[in-house]
Amino acid sequence: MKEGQNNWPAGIKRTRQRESMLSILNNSEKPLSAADICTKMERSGGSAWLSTVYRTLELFVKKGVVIKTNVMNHEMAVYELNRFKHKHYAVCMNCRKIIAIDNCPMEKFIPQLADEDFRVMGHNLEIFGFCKDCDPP
Amino acid sequence: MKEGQNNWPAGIKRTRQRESMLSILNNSEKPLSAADICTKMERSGGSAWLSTVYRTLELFVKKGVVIKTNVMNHEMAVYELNRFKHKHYAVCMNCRKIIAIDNCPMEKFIPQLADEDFRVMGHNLEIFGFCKDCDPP
DNA sequence: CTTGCTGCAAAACTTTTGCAGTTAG
DNA sequence: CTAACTGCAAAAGTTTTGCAGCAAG
Repeated sequence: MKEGQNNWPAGIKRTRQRESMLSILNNSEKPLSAADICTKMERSGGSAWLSTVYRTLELFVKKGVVIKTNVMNHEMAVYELNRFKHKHYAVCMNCRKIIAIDNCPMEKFIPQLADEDFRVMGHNLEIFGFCKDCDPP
Repeated sequence: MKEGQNNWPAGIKRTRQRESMLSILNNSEKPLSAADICTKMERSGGSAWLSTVYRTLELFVKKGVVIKTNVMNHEMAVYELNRFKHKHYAVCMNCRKIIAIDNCPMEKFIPQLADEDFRVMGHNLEIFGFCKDCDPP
């Protein structure tokens, strides 16, 4: 899919920087920090200032285009495209590798919670432990 | 339970500040930030410096006495006593109220993941949405 | 045109680090 | 006594804010 041409999200002004940001997020398998995005933008020619990236990410989040998360003990927030399909991550406590988990154990649980005076808009699940390469013997 | 008298965790030197911190964490229903803890300490007489609180929390986490988490879109890390029973939280996107969830939908799921080259040490689930008071009409 | 975005600088926050003096065991 | 902890100051790192100029619709 060629971002930057079609499928532009509604209510968001289209600029060079924003096209670049969405394209980077779209091509990434894992969530990226604002700084990551900035670096990748520089590499692909059209750069942007960190403050712009933060401001734009905030806008994307507000519009529901992007999801903001905090990965375990990592001090920076990370952002990923809202693909409207479930993705959760297992994080290695040693090397910080991020492993995507495809099926989500929450599907059955959510409706149950919805009965109880809380309107569920989303959820965020994080599993931490050790990956194959870091598992101590 | 009277913290600060018995049940002191092993391998941790006992000081006035640390007793106060553990007592505050023990009496709190919800996770607290380092700053929260500092404020509560001042109110209860014996104060401590923020840096000390951070250093001590780090120690507690390393010893498994305390769990560190990041709550959705809240920029500060929060800490809670490791009570060895599952607690997850629903966070109101509007008023940031934190609601505890008692049963955990992950119990059945974890063993399945453990087969796949990842040693699970823990997990962290967060549900976000709107609480009863903030649910728009 | 006119509104809103961007670059840039600088502030605001949270968290970490270094060091000297104090305290617990 | 000795190692470890605390207060304090200051640095480090991430995120936010203000403002003037620029770009998109």
